[in-house]
Amino acid sequence: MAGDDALTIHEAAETTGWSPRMLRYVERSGLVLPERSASGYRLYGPAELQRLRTLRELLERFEVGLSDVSFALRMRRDADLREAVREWLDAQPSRPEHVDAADWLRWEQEKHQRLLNTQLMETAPR
Amino acid sequence: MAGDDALTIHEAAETTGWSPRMLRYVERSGLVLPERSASGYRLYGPAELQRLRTLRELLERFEVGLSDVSFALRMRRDADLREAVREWLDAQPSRPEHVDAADWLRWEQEKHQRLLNTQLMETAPR
DNA sequence: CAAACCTTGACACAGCTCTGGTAACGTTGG
DNA sequence: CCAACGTTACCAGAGCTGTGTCAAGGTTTG
Repeated sequence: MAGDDALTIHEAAETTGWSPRMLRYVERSGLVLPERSASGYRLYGPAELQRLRTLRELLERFEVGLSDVSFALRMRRDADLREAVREWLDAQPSRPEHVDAADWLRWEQEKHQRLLNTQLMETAPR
Repeated sequence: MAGDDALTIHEAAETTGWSPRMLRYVERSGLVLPERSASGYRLYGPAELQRLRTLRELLERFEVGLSDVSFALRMRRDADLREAVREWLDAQPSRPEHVDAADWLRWEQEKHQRLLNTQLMETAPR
């Protein structure tokens, strides 16, 4: 299959920055589902590779998790859910500016900071 | 404050089905932010109470978590994030029906089943 | 003022998320 | 045939989610 442009899981891992383990996890999350060969091997085509790369960028840029994107996908597919969530959010009662994002934003930022800290400690333990 | 229609956290808890602890947690999640009295007491008005009740219904009906709704709220407020997620999902390459929701849906259902099981065991341990 | 609230902060704990392994077993290619 | 690679299933472990409880200290109200 030297001429084919579908990569196996290890090859796809190298060119996308995911680990093989994570490619399987991403698949189970429903976000990138590669074709399968007759014998069950995952086959990543150009489209899947691109999606995997942009997915990485999305997660890193906004500090969101796979589960968040999975939920967005679920909302995309489930009209009832999408509508219910939209209605609840639309009913932002009275002062949406009361939120001010003060406390909440600070909390979010601290969470991300904690994340960054642990990541830095892992990559530069000294 | 007998004539006022704002409830304290324990009163709000009783009429909404949340625990006081969870009301604070819901607040920190950014989903329902009650006013505060001069001395810092949380004051739940009719609007907040209604939002808390409908939030419960939303979570139970669709088996979603507070974090999911929080993410939806974050997308609602952050246009960049919303757009990035939308673009990634829009790029559903080729076969969106390939997904079929077969494996993925089964996985989701098993997750919910596990949740239900543990909940049942807790409420009816025998 | 004292009982009964409220507030924040911390400890605890089960279950889920995200990752990395390892094991047991099938597939591919030289 | 056999080394290299793929597959699923399971163990592991750190960190986050969702809850409960408790402590130390302010507030409200009879």
